[in-house]
Amino acid sequence: MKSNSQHPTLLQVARKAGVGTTTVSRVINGGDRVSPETLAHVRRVIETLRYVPNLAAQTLKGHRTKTIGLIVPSIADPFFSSCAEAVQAIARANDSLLIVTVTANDSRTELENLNLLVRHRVDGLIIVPANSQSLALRDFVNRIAMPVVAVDRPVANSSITSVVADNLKGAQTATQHLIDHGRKRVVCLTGESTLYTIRERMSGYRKTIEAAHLTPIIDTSVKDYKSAEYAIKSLLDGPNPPDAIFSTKNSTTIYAFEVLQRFNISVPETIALLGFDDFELASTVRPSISVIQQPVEEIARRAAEILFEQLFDETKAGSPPSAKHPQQIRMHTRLIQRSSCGCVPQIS
Amino acid sequence: MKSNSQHPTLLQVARKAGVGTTTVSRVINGGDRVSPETLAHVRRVIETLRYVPNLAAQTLKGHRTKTIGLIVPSIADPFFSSCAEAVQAIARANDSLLIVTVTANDSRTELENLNLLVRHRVDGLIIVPANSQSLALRDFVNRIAMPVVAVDRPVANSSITSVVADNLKGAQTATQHLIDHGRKRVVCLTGESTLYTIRERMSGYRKTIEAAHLTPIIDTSVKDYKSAEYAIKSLLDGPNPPDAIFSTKNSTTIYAFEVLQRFNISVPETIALLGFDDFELASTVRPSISVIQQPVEEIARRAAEILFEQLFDETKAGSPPSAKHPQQIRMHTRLIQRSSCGCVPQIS
DNA sequence: GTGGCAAATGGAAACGATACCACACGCAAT
DNA sequence: ATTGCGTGTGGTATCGTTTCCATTTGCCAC
Repeated sequence: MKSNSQHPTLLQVARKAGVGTTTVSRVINGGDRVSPETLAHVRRVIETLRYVPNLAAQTLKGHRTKTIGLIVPSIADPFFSSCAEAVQAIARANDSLLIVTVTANDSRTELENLNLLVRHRVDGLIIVPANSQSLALRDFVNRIAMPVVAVDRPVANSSITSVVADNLKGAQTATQHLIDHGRKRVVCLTGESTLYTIRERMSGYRKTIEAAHLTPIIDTSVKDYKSAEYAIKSLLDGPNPPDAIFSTKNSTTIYAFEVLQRFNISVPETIALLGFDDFELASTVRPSISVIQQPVEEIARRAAEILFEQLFDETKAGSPPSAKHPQQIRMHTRLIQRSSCGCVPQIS
Repeated sequence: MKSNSQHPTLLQVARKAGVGTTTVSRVINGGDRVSPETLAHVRRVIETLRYVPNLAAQTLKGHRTKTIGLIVPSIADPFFSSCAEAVQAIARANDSLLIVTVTANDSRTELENLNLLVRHRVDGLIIVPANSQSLALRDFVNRIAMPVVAVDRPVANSSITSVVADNLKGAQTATQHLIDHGRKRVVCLTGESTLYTIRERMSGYRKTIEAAHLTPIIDTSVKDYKSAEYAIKSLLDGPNPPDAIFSTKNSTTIYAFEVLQRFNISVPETIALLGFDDFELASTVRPSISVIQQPVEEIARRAAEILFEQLFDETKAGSPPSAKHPQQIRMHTRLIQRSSCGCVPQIS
């Protein structure tokens, strides 16, 4: 009638085994400094009682929670779910569990999540900032007493390490590729203009276009199929219809693709299409869609590894706590040539 | 030099505020039985010190961890990432965080995860069993002292609630639909035959085919593009080439689609294609692919809701602990008619 | 004026683990 | 024989909260 938590405690194990609590503690922590017989015996009792150490109690004695937090805009988004999977793997390899929270790119929700995770005393944090420029976020991560690594987007004016794709160079490669294959009127389609990644990509596009002495044409209104239809129609009906589309993100690429298909515009003959960020069926649709691919798993894995390194040399203090890693790590993107960009595909 | 954890403690707050620890505790727990002035004052001190209660200590005093666990085969898989997103939302609505672990459908890994989560004393557990028949899993969940709900696949011979799609009926609907539209040689393609969901779908197919006095043709060898090519080639070269394909899962559907496309077989005229489980670009490819759609989010949401209900009336014990929910909840699937199954599509 | 009650508050014992310290051996070196 | 050390062991304070139980106060009714 007094079994409070269903779980036996270390003390109960000690009593049943006829040893002290210290000994049991030693056994569950590897069994150093315990005689082989005692070790075996205690282990048997633990087995019998189905004793499972209480992490809360261990944590309270000044140890890690063996938990890291991941804050993403969405889990359902393939990009972030791939991130989550990679981070989870690294966490597990470091004997930690992963708590995932989602922000929907909302700064308020983000702050809430941050607070919750601090309350849970996660050992470290990986975050995809809802807004790279947020002052509240910057302040929070600057004063927070745990390692934080940003992914996909940096946190402006903070000292935290970030791991991102080289969006600028990726967009430059994409745009240059289109130009090199004879396109003169390359338009940049997007549905966003506030997100860090998108801005970088737009900036890369613009730089390349201008370096080639062409005119940048940017349409930021493509948010769904309808708006894509309208945007492309307007462009086609204009004085100088485009001969290539550079799309800054996945969903935009797909909308553009659908519209071109619906309008019976031959791709890549009349209009070439090149998107940023790969997706599962890009190679299956006809024509297959060329894209700039980001090394998603690698980005996430790298971020997680850095986090655990920081965690590790925080433990054995003394060493310089930071300045070990560069502040921003840019990972190379890759141009995947398929049919839609107007050159012989290398791989199907 | 003695700041151990960077975080101020409740005691420090109490001292600074000139009150007892009890009062501070009351304040952070809602502020009942505290005078308005004291309340305001303590709150101010908490703010100043940036005090954040230590969940480990709270947990130790017999409270919930405010954490639930989710065990899935993979996070990157769209089906499970949608589940995760839905579960996360419900968890958050119940003031809890979500710990996600992945099994890769491996029973050993699953057991490990289970143990880890128990160690962390999660309040409850949602699991997509790697193997519905696993005895180790059944034993574990039967003796475990926390609410567990299974998703997508049940745990055989256990008393735990499960929420799954009605795979049997879904497959029957699909098969019947093909038959109703004049198909005589419907083949069932799959790359699995051990998974609960797949077996149910195969079983639904078989039942319907037999009820129509046709011959079931099942090929379980479709694991990638190559094997799909081989399987379909064999079928086409056989004595009675099929006029319809029912595919039991996403990836199989896509492989089959690619092969048919490569072979220049007209879909749905020559061969109709109907898959189980919807995917993002199913409506974008040409021809668009008809599928049986499962209410993913709803399944996950329902499971999470049930979990929290169990958690709730576990708190206010006394009431019958179980038998409140049926053991297995089957959610309706829906046939999404697009072009590939040979009838007028209802929605694009 | 005094007993009684409610509201506001604080002291201190838990919760379950860890780790500092102490202690009891057995054995080699002095 | 005494010292010294290493090994195996246990007692107990401690981590940061909550909560049981006191205690203090003001106020009303008798």
